[in-house]
Amino acid sequence: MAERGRPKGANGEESRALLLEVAANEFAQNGYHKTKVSSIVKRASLSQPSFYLYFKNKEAIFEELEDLFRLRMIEFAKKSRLEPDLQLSTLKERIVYGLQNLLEYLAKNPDLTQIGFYISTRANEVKKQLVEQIKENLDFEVNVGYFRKDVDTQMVAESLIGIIERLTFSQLLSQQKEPAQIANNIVDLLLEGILDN
Amino acid sequence: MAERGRPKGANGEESRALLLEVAANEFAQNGYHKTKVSSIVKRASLSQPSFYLYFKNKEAIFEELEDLFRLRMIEFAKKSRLEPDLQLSTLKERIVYGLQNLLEYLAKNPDLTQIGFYISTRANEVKKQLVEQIKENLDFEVNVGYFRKDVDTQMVAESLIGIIERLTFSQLLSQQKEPAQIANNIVDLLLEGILDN
Amino acid sequence: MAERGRPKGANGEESRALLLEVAANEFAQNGYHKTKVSSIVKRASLSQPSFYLYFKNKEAIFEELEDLFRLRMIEFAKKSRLEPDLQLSTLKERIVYGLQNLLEYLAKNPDLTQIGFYISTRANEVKKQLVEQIKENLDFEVNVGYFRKDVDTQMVAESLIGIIERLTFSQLLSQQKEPAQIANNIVDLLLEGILDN
Amino acid sequence: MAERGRPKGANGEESRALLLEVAANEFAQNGYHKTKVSSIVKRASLSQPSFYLYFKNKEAIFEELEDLFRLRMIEFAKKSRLEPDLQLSTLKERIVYGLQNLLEYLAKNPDLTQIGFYISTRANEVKKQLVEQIKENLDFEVNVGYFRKDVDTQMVAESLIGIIERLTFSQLLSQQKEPAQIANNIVDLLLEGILDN
DNA sequence: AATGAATGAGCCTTCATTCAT
DNA sequence: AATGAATGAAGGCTCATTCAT
Repeated sequence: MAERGRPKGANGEESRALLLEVAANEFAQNGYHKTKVSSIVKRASLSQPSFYLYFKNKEAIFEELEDLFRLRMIEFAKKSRLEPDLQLSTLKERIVYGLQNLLEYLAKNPDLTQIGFYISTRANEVKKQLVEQIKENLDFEVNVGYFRKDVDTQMVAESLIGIIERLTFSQLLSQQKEPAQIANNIVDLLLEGILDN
Repeated sequence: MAERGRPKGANGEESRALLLEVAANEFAQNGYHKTKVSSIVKRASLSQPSFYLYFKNKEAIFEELEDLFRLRMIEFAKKSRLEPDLQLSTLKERIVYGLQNLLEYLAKNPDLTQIGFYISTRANEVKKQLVEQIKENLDFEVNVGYFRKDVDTQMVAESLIGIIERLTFSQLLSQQKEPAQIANNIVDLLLEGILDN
Repeated sequence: MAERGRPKGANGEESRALLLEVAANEFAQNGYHKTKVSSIVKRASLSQPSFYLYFKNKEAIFEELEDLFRLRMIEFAKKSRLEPDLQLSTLKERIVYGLQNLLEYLAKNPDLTQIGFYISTRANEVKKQLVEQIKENLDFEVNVGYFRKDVDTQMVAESLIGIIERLTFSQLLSQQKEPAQIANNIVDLLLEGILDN
Repeated sequence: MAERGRPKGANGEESRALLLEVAANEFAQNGYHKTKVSSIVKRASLSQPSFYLYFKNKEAIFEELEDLFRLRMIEFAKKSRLEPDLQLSTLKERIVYGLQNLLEYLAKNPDLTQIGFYISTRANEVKKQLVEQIKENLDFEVNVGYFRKDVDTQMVAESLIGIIERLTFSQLLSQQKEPAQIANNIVDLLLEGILDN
């Protein structure tokens, strides 16, 4: 006998994954409080008790999504540190590359991004960790001589995160601009400023 | 935050103002959903029905706070447009001045700021309006010759708001830095960038 | 000094009468529970405490209206008893006359009628009293020889009240027919029936 | 009225039916506004949320009861139309039969009757629909020759409903008289009137 | 692996009524 | 005669979570 007739989702992992996916979308769209367990399971064609088979409670599934996002973000931040032996002529290009990668991930995972950046109460933890990592990178990079010695790397790191956060919302998730364009814009601005000289 | 022992039945306007003040603090601290009307009135030494004497419902008082903040922000943005006849040597100084004013308001009204920037579901409306106003300013200012002709004013405006939003949270409200310092940092960064040239 | 400048309603009786009138209309339109003291006083341009200057509570003003109506109804019922020395040829005319009078009162006092007939929980008391009075009348009239000896006067009285109640609502208050017509119709029906003989 | 010790979690349909039954009784006894959801569920040995498992809200369960009654009433009215080939000698008997059926239903369902006739704000809709149906019947029956050509069928229909409504309350539900007697009384009165001729 | 049925806990809101002036 | 301000009391409804199968 093959597996036909098996109730859909009889594979627990599938049900779990489905719940995660649906929940991410609901949280992203409606926020934590307005998202009801009952709506999640309805969209996943499951019953409410099933939800508790896979997650301890509503908070737990939300945290799982938060963590998923946070871990990825840290990875990206780490990978974006500039190698010490770059030719100055490719510096901008290299920075753009790292940033673009990040933005492409965000664009491909809009629900997770919404949650991790805007909805999670602990969104600030994520951002704080990102800032720290980027500050470390910058300290290193300043030392290597890529940037001015007198920049306040903490403030620059904070600013970069602020910019990413804002543009992700207004340009990326709303599909106004492509990751590449946005990355270029950001890098241009932060490298050169807007003064006419 | 300010529950003096007011005589009951004294003055409607005072009760209303008190509720607004307490509510702002509660919303800022706990968010919209976790804030209970019952806690607000308790802290204001009033009964629950009294709340509904002054506000249609929980949503209404929250919106009033949102609006208060939004209107102020727009004012600041409008006032920050640079006059066309500035001496270039005072340009930075003048920009810092406007920004510092705004930051000082935010620092003095932390609850409202939390609400308007981070808690309100319509925080993005505020930011969008701010961006629009600043973009207009920038377009004007570029035209006058203060900044490079090739800057994407929309992106710069968005970036500025992102930076303000981020630094307000991480430096200003947490009292790590003074408005003046933050304003200087931001302006330095955006005017000159971080490249060493 | 004449009375100009005196606050309107400074005459207590006027305020009281106004409240009664407005209340009657509100009760008639919305029923007892949906009628709020606050709406009554608002329409009377008075404050809520003023209401309690004139009436013990919401129930009391309602009962006053109920009583007003009930007393009038009983009067009409009493006056409708037929004199013992009528000429048979004027019998119908005389009955119509009494009924028409009653209906004219109802038509002129639609709010009170609504309350007393349909809204009051004690509407049945009124009807019961009316039935009793009419039964007495009928017993007397049967005895005098105006009607068949074998009629169940209780049932006829009940029926008459039922008919009046129904036609008052569907024909009289909705202004479909005049009191005179309705009275004639009722009397025709009850005197002769609908059989073709 | 029927709180057997049902096993919890047994059967949704039973719970629903029980709620409907209990609610009917509560509404009949105390009216719509004084009936509390909390009392209904208490009598049904259920919790308050369970109520909302089966009914959208308090209004919905009331409307369901109203509809139940209205539909039945219309059925009875339709079934009471007289066949066109009756022998005149059995006419009265046949009319009584239809009316008695209706009254028996009312007597067996006193709660529903209270609600549909006296408590529902839309009681008048029911009565209006009944009147319409009966008027249709009468028009047809007059045409067949059962009744006088000059009767105002609208008024007779209204009167009949008024009588039924009144006697249902004062004689039937209070168990003063049997359906059969009441039906006979009504028919006698409407067919022949009370004049002595 | 899954669910029909049920509930504990809690919050918002409304209204009649009163206090103090 | 009148009212601005305030409240006690109560009821409807929602939601996350669990029991029993």
